[in-house]
Amino acid sequence: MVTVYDVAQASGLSIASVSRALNGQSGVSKTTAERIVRIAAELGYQPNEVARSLVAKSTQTIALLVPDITNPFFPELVKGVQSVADENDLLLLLVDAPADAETLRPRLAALRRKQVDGILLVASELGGDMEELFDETPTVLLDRGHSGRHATVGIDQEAAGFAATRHLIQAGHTRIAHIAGPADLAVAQLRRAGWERALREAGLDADPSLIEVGDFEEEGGHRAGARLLDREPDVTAVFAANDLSAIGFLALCADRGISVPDDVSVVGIDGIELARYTTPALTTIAQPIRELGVAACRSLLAQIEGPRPVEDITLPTTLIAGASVRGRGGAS
Amino acid sequence: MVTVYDVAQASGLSIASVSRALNGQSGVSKTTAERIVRIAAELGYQPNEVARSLVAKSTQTIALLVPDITNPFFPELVKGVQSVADENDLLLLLVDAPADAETLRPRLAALRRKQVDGILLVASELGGDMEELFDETPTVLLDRGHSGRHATVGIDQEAAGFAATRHLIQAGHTRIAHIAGPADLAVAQLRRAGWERALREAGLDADPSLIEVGDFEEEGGHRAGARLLDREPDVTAVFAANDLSAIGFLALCADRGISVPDDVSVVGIDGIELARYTTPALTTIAQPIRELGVAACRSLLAQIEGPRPVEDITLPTTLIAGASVRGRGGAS
DNA sequence: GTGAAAGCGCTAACAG
DNA sequence: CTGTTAGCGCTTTCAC
Repeated sequence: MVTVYDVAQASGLSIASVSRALNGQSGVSKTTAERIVRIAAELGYQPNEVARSLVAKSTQTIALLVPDITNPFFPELVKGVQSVADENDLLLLLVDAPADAETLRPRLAALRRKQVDGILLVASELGGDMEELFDETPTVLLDRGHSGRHATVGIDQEAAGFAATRHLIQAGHTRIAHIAGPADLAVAQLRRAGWERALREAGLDADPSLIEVGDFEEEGGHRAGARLLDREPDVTAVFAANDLSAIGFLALCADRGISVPDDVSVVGIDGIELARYTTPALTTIAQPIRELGVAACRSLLAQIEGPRPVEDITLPTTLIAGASVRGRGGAS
Repeated sequence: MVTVYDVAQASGLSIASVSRALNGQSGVSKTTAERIVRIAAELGYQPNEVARSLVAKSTQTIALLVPDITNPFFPELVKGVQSVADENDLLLLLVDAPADAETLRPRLAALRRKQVDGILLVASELGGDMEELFDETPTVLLDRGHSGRHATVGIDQEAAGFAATRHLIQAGHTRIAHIAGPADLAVAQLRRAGWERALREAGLDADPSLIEVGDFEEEGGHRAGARLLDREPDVTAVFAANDLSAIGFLALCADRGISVPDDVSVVGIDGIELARYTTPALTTIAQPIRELGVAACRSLLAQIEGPRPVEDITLPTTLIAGASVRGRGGAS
């Protein structure tokens, strides 16, 4: 490995001058600086970032923890994060792991030891004692979670659930079922709460028997849908807690020869790219996914630069009208 | 930050003993070792991996470069890689960037400076001069690419294209179109070559006018499909270069009221999870995606441990019969 | 069994 | 403008 010493020797100068020249700092004559740079290039010198990090106390690396990179929502989020990481010459450490405390703890500890400059975390809960694990590291909670101690970026989950359900109500539906997300996830609870509120405000009954719990994935949506239709065959609309669940439900309908939207209308949440290519195209409450990633990364960078008051950023959602919702006599 | 010095001071021992005790090395009496460990825990000591890396000349970090994390194929691949990275306490640096030389060069240089222990690269071509950028770093080419100088993990792309087309032929189709991937990608060329060979061997004409070029994404599949059907309305089957393209094509068919598989049959390649939830479920030549990631990571680890002869691993594909192919009088 | 000291490759005072 | 010298936090000879 070529080091500053090699460059120094080859140029007959000291390592101090070499370092200065290579970092474009003042304190070297323009001519020698150029000579050093040239020689360094000839030697194929590449600075060792590890050594640099040790003295700079900054690794130019941030970490992103997601619960399931396989859910298309997260790759989009990654794109957003990457784009600003790239702009700032940061490298991105990706950790794909379930968001429970037991799994998270060792991962966060590893990142801390690794001296990452910041952490973007998609996780609902941080057991109290876990906070200390990355208390010294700037952190922003992305998409889920809330804590009061860390910055936060996301949408209003309850409002999203409300909007989805509201859309169905305005289309004239009155028996609106809900395929929920895992009961232990705050996001799932909030979206469900939005569903309940929308029904209540419309004077409809938020009958718990209209709920089946999925897993935020296709399979769960498919299964929950099956249980639901078996039990409540008269529902005319389904609000799925996320697009993947909705896609699973669409597949179920196709399996059973149930027409969407003629027999049953469907709305999801997320607005993943794929929702535009389902049959029929999925109507969904779209999150500004990349923007969330961008905002989160920017917020993190701000925190890294210097202490900032904890900020909570909430981005707006958009209703994307696909073809999975049909009016029933009523409005719309 | 708590360092070995703090622990040494608190325990009244030298940093050498502390280091030994903390790393479970011999050379410390069991009692003092235990005491040191206890004190370190009390102090909340966490070793600084950066410093450790500097002396160890190993960062316990590998990088994975993918061309588009948004293509569901890659998140699955990531899962595979992560699983073995996790087992070996390695951290994963994810770089999502187009695979062209200009974009890759600076990224590879950054990883080199960062002293990553190894690189998993999904990219077809490495301009000759680029090799040197990571010549010192163990590398395996994943999914695409071939080089002779680096280990390789993937499937037989040509055979996959052949198998997909063959399946259509055996179902009795004779006008089999192809929605190709970007012409500059080796994978795309190989899959297309497989299509040609299958047609030739069956005595059919591999008419170039049966080809439309997509982009390996839904949108490209949708558009290419539109151009194709406008020009060659009599095709009864389409082999899409990957599942995403196939999904785009399915959406197009739905748009135009063309029934799949009644009017046209469709086969893709990849076997992403989502292919099971399209309407109809997609018939596809499935890659063992996670296994590819696992194999690649293992191969990389072997290389990191010590120089290995360049190995090329080819994993088998499987035909997953969805409901997107229908026989036409002929066999099947 | 334990400690002193060197050094990983680099940056940053501090002197000339 | 240039060089010498300390470290950054850790591991690892080499003495004792």
